Amino acid sequence: MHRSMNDYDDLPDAEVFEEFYKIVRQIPKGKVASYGQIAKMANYPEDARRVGHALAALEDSEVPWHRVVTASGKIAMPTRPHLRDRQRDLLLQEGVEFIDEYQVHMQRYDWQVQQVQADLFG
DNA sequence: GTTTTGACATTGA
DNA sequence: GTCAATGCCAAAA
Repeated sequence: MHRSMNDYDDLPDAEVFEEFYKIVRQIPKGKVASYGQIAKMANYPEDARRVGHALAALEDSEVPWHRVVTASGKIAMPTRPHLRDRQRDLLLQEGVEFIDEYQVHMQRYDWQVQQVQADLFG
């Protein structure tokens, strides 16, 4: 598959990253997904960590990286308080409630759950 | 080249 | 609920 010109063109991993981005872009505003969910949907079920790496590689992008949190609903980023706070602000701005300073209410805002409910009741 | 670190998840205690 | 061990793999050191 041919891709637009960038430094990652020759790396097969770049395609995986793109798959991740493609999925993340589909998370609706006001919803969240976990790294593991993204990995599974991209057919790399054991590769949650790579999703984190893919998002970390983003610079200025339209990819809504802030809608991705850990499986327990926590904001990750241990060593980047600035980004961590920005992610929290962006989520709050979208109406996502937090049950703790850095933990969202997953049960309520989980994208997958929303999709299932849409299938059932939508 | 190898080792360590890291925006994670799962399992078992 | 927490914690540690383990697996995964890319980037940095």
